[in-house]
Amino acid sequence: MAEVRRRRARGGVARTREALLQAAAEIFAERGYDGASVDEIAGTAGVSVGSIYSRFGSKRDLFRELMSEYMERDLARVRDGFAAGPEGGLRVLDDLLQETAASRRQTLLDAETWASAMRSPRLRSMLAEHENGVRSAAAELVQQERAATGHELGMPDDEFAVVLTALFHGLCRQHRLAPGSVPRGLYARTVLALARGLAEQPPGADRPGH
Amino acid sequence: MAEVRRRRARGGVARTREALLQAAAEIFAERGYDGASVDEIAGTAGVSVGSIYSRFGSKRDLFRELMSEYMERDLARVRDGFAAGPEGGLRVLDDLLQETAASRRQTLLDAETWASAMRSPRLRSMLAEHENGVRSAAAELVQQERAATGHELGMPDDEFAVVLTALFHGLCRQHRLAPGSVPRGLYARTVLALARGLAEQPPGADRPGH
DNA sequence: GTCTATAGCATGATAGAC
DNA sequence: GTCTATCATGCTATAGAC
Repeated sequence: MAEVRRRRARGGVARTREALLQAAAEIFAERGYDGASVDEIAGTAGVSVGSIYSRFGSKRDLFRELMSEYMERDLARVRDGFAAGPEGGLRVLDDLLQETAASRRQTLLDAETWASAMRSPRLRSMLAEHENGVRSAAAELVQQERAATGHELGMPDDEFAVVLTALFHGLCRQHRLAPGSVPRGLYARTVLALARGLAEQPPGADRPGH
Repeated sequence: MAEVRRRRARGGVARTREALLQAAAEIFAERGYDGASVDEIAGTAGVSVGSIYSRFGSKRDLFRELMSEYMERDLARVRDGFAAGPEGGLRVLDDLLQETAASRRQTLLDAETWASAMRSPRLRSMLAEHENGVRSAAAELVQQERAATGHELGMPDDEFAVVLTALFHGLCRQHRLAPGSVPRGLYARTVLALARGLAEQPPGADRPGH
């Protein structure tokens, strides 16, 4: 190996960095962090192994940089989506779910990020902060919606946001395992039904009458 | 290494197998499949590397066997829980969530299983069959509940079952990342509210009236 | 069936030319 | 900054004694 040069980006000054990050995304996703070799990453990017060490310092630092950029893009997208208001935000989330769940690379990187975060304090705090940002955006949206309609939710905003993100990740996982089992729109339908069910009943009561 | 002998099970005839499986669960969880070495697994079990190959054939076969036993136990537990009826089943699921989410080893193995399944057709079909069994049990429970109360759900049973398992796995992930964000009972509360919200509204209509 | 010892190979990282 | 060549290490798997 080390002679692969599959997709060398010509003429770029700092194009090496871009090519390495893209190759890293592909190889880390497909093989996992430990299964991925710097040799294959460099080969896929069309550069030499040495580039990784001169640009990023180490394999782990390359992975961290990849995760960092990925989280930044993800959070920006969620925020932009939510800026469209409650209705728009929900549709954007459903689209994001379909797109994320449909992408093998994205879902595998998601899982790898979580697993790596569980084993490294630094990655863990990075991921925790990112998910905190996503939940904050969701909670803020819920709060706006409640102020606009006057409906109480019957659940704290942050708990509702936790459920939103948990359902998102869970459906991604499920969709990857058995694509047919998660039809488009299921996420939005579920969230709307959940909001109705929460509004209908005060938190303390347990199924009276029915 | 290879001289560790931390927890050699004395006197057992086929106790080697048990010790190896337990050690494998610990090491595979903590380091991931590729990060785990047969040497450390054998050392933790208190046996030699050769034992792994005489008992299981290869590292991958050891992992498969571990996953197989784990899935079997998991499915049995879910079925037993659901046998207690709808109310009991929901509480059992909430307990199972708290226990699973609280176990670092269990959640890491869950993630490792999913990731490995994404990369190996054989493991993938094993996991898909397992989750299919869990969803079937859940769908059957929903069907019984509907027959008993006469309430329509407003969503196909299998889709509802998908949401149930997705929420379960998503909350596990979330709980591991930020334990305080998933209080006990959140799962049960969410599922009950979701069922209410689904029952209230026919599938086709979108937020009429109020 | 379980041990010790080792083969055979792939890996992450570095050195030094350019 | 990027290359090629190489080092040192760690790995899975096997051989052969018991």
